[in-house]
Amino acid sequence: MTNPSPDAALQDTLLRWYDAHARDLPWRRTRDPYAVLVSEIMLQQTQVARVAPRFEAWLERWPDIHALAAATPADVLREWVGLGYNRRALRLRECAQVVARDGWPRDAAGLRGLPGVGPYTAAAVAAFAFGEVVAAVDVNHARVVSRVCALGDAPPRVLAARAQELVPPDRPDAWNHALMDLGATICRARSADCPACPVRAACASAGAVRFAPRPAAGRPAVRFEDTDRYVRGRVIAALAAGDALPGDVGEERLERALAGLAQDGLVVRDGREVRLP
DNA sequence: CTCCAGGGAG
DNA sequence: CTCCCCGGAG
Repeated sequence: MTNPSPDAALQDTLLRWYDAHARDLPWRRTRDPYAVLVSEIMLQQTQVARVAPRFEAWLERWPDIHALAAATPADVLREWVGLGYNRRALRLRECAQVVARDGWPRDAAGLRGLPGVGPYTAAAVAAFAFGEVVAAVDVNHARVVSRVCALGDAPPRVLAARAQELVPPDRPDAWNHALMDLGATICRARSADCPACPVRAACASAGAVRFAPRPAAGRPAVRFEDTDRYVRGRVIAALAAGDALPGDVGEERLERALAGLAQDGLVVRDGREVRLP
């Protein structure tokens, strides 16, 4: 290899950095597709620090896909409470039932068909559990590639294609983790420590990173406690704990929350009774 | 107050 | 495309 391509140099540099600085996370110690799927669903819009303990508790309670497939919706919701976005728990259980019946899809395209599994999660499970050479492009991954390759406002399809080109065929799992770590610790959304970045020499934006603007500080900015999400969360938490429905949120708001929760299959309404599914 | 490993319905 | 879903740490 007398004349390595720029991409190869980038890959080598970042993987070397990852080998030395990788965050030690519970789901990185396994290639069990079930454990990987559990972690990826939990990590959807939810921070690493908050997922870690819940991930380990979940695997202790339901060690494999068949155990989870046999659980009731109420069981998984009770275990999920506090993680947020409770519909994820139901989708994860549905995944377990599909896989218990049909087996694991072979690749990212197949995984994409599982409930609650979108482009990112499908690619992540494929790369981390099956070693498929695919880019799992979450916000961190997208931001880093966009900056390193100077893609600016390029359409998502262009970014996805470039991200896919960059995946080193021999270490797709480490590559995806490395980009997430770099985006989480150095190449942040609102700040970038370019001098400390391992790939600064190969980065088109080094020292000149353009940061995304604040999400428009205007607008009423409603308090979280005034949102339907808040009431929905309170209802699920109450039912999971065996408590009465929250009585301090107002009849109209409670009814609206219950209707939405029932629509999403998160509660069952039996006349005046409300319970977990 | 902001920040954060997405997915899905309309 | 827009909007909705959740919660805790810093």
